[in-house]
Amino acid sequence: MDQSQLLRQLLPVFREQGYEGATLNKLAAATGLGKASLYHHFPGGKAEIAATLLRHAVARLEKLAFSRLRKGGSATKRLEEFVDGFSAYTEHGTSPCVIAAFSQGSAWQLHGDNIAQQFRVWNGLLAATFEAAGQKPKRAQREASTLLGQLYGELQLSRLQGEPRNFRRSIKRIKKQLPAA
Amino acid sequence: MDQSQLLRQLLPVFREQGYEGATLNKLAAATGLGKASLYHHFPGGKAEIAATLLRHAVARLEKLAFSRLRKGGSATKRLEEFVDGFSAYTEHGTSPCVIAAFSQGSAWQLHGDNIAQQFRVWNGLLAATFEAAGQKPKRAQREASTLLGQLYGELQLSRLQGEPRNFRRSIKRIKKQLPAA
DNA sequence: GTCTATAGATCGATAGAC
DNA sequence: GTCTATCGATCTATAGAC
Repeated sequence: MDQSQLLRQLLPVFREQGYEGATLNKLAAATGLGKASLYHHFPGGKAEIAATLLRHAVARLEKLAFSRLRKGGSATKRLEEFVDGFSAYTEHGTSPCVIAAFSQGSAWQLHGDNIAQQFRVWNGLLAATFEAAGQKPKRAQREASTLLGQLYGELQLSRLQGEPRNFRRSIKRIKKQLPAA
Repeated sequence: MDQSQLLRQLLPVFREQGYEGATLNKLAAATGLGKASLYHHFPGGKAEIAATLLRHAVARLEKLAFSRLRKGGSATKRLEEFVDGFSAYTEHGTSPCVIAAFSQGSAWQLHGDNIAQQFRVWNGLLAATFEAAGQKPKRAQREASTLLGQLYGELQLSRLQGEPRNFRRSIKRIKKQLPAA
């Protein structure tokens, strides 16, 4: 069994159940393996699986969304691609963010500081892009965290309301409100 | 021990640990009682405690925030008071919403449908208020879910970034963007 | 109403055969 | 590399004394 395929099967369990809810029985069932076999691939057990998935999720969100802000093209174009990338990362609002799912319990105690630092870096990158789009530093800061908040808000709301269809519409609206090119 | 004081001590455990992370040991420790004593106050055990807290949280969010939309005054004024009420509900961004904390694992399986229905009702009430502020139905719907999304987004982001100071500023900004009176 | 003690199930993790 | 079997800890919940 290939490790990246294994991780793909393990991820949804943590995403939907949270860290404490993702028991080894559920994780093993999701992979089709026995519990003991998971320890061959992840000797550190559940904690190592979670840490690996968190690392991969950060890398994936970086690659699909935030890395676009560092590419060429106009700042507006980069911001649009960032928003589209975030939408892709969440499967267009149908799939919760496992990083956010780790904001509770022992996962947050273990990884909260790292996650917070990562988000501050990302927010800074986003603010720099708003500056490149012509906004003054203070306003760029505000718009950056507003945009990030909107994205996570729509993601959470689409789950709380049980209506993921709204997410795609919100993405369109959010892109329209970006600074003009 | 008074039940409402008991609930006040139990709530933060579920808010920060989630449903699965809130063990009876932690719940008992938060109240100063022994585990067995909790079963005197809540014969249904952990599930009953959680269901009671969820009911109370919905009632509290209704009272502090959404009920303001049904009061007198201009639609803009009502929307402003709604936003302030939501801010108060979250202790100005420092305290996660337990309803949202139940969007994982067995709590979501048990209460997800009820929560989703409640949010759709609330969203409808919010949209009606935007209509009263002069917006056409489709736009009012959009603005309603945008506003709710912004509030939950800023709440989540203030936790993910570890910077609850931003929340108060965001509330100010959100209020400024409401339809003019 | 609160406690100690404990039952019975499930947890994360390990041993060892194949 | 995957399995069965099992360990010790922890979980939710209950029994029964005070």
